[in-house]
Amino acid sequence: MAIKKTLLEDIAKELNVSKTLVSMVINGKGDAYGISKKTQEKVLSKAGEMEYTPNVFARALRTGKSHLIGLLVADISNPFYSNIAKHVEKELAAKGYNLMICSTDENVEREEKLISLFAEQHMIDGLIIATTNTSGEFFNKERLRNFPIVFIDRYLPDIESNYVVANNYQGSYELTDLLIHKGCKNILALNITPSHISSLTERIKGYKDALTKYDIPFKEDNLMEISFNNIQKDVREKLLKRLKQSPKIDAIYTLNNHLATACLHVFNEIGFDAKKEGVLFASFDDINLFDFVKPNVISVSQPLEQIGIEAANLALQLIDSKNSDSGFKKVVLPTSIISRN
Amino acid sequence: MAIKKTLLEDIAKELNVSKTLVSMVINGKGDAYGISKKTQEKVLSKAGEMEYTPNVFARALRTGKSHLIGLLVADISNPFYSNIAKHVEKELAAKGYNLMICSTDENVEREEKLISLFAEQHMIDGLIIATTNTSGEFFNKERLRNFPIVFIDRYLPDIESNYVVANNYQGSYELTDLLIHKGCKNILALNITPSHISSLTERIKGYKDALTKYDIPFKEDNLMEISFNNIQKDVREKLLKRLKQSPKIDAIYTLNNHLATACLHVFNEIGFDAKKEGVLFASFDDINLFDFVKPNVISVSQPLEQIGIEAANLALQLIDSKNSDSGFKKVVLPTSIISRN
DNA sequence: AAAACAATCTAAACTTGTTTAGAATTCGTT
DNA sequence: AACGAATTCTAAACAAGTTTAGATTGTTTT
Repeated sequence: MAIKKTLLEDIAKELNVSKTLVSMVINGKGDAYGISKKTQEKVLSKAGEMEYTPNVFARALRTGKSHLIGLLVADISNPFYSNIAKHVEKELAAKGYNLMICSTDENVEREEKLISLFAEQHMIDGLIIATTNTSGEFFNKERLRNFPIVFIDRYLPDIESNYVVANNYQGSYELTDLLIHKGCKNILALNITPSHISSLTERIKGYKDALTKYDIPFKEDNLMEISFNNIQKDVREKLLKRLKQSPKIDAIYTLNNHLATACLHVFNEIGFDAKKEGVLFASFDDINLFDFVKPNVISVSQPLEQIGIEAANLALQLIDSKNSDSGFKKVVLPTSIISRN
Repeated sequence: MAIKKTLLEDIAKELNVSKTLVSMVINGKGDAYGISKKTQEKVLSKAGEMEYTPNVFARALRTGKSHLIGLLVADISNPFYSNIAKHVEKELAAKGYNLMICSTDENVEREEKLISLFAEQHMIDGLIIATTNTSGEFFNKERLRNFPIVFIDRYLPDIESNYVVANNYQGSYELTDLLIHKGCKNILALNITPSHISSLTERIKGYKDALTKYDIPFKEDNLMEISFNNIQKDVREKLLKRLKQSPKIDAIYTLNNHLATACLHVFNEIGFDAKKEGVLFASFDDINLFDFVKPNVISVSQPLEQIGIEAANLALQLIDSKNSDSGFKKVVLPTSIISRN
């Protein structure tokens, strides 16, 4: 049988004081409530001796604060998210908060269910989320309006919100610009469809604007829409077909890391040697192993650590300032190009 | 101001019944407690109408169950762990449990602190952990003895425990065997130090035993210990030196994926072309991008999905069987060799 | 010596749900 | 009509903390 946990009352009885007093001292409010130094010491030492640790549920029930922050991402196994998660957690730990990470599996229903559980129940004090949702409708619900939410990676254009994102437009613009400078005139961009996600639409905009800058007309043919549910197969089919068509493409630019790995698989499978064919390969999102993969990858690297840190702090800030509603905070961080050659 | 949450009492008042009744119905115990069908319907429809969702803390406080499982790993950004995490979560979600993922940053103190918070406080109902600890002492504490804990990836040899791990010995043995079959006689193994971790010691054992099988004497020189705190730099220094020494090595075998990427970096940096030099490159742990990296990687792939699923179910099983202590469950899963060529 | 005041502490209320023990009502049976 | 049994429901206790309002005790002031 498990040993009985030490309770506030147990300490109180041992010392012949009230549990009120013990609670106050343990929460560091001894001075504020005028508990004598001597008593405070007694309580603290006895608490240590008895290995007291407060019941988080009782505390959360009474105070309405759990000191838990939720992080909701589409897929925790995606290194983009898992790296952000790591840094969010580190930052929060330093501030006495714990992180609860959940994957939604790109499933809107599951996302909404988790938000209901976490946020509406106040299981967490704040939420950091890379949403899979198409619209802000769900987040506009009465119950969520005043809940501290920080969007990362993607935001919903139809609602006002706090967010921390990379400058997707700028990154994509610069990458396209670089490709053009390297002589590319026929850059095939691969996008996910449906692509209502802000980060992707902005990357496309950056791509198009860079083309325009150099008077290169945008061709519908050069924006390949890949079905989200079937990335691997769809890339394989469409890319194979496109590679045979003329005019020949001189660069392939995938709009996220999933598409990049899917392309690499296809290259591998059909023995496509990008270098020999004179095709540059580029991708938004960097993965450290890109350093060693066979076709050189020119990539846009997002500041994962900074995104994590900023998101964590913004969430804490929102929690603290609950009432003093001083408008929405929008953080847009610069990306950097990694041009391997 | 946030809208007031609907409470059990609110529903009870609306319907002129007791909150006891409402609670019973909402928990699906209406029949068991003999609440009439008609009343049950009324309650459920009113609860839906008022968007009632129970307060998780009040419930957990009373019942002692949080329906939360904790997952503690050294580094969530390591694809090995993040992939397991994904599958654990998926499996648990199907059973009505939520997962709380935390990284310990390979820090024993932080690990112990988190376990205290999560397990001793009963913040979670069960724990799945890839421990960083060196000994089982901490887990032998009175308070933890009866807590449902499932070790993954690594277990502590000095205590009895439930665990789900890959067959590290077998995987390493087979990989070494394969290298020998491919003609290697001088296989340099790179290990992490300090390496008290069960998975690593077993991999070394597999490596040595395979050598023995073919009467290849094990040379201390061929087991390179890399400092955990400084992997990149240490690999660089030691590998550079070793590559110059004779007898020349004909294979490099890294004992985990961190070491593999560190080696790849060094190869890249110094322009070491493994193929040309006639050196095979192998690693325990597979990363999907290994398919495209320049020196072919022969790897041991662990069944991540299976580890996740088994660990989740074992944890749930332990929670359910609390008292019927039917000994410790040990699950060892087979690995597979991925021989790229 | 009584009143005023500060210093130190405590009883009880409160958070929201679950569970126990038992109440009220209806029903069937002799 | 009275009794026991079944059906349906409720009051109160309980989980373990935090917070409010107020009680003691001792000290200073007039």
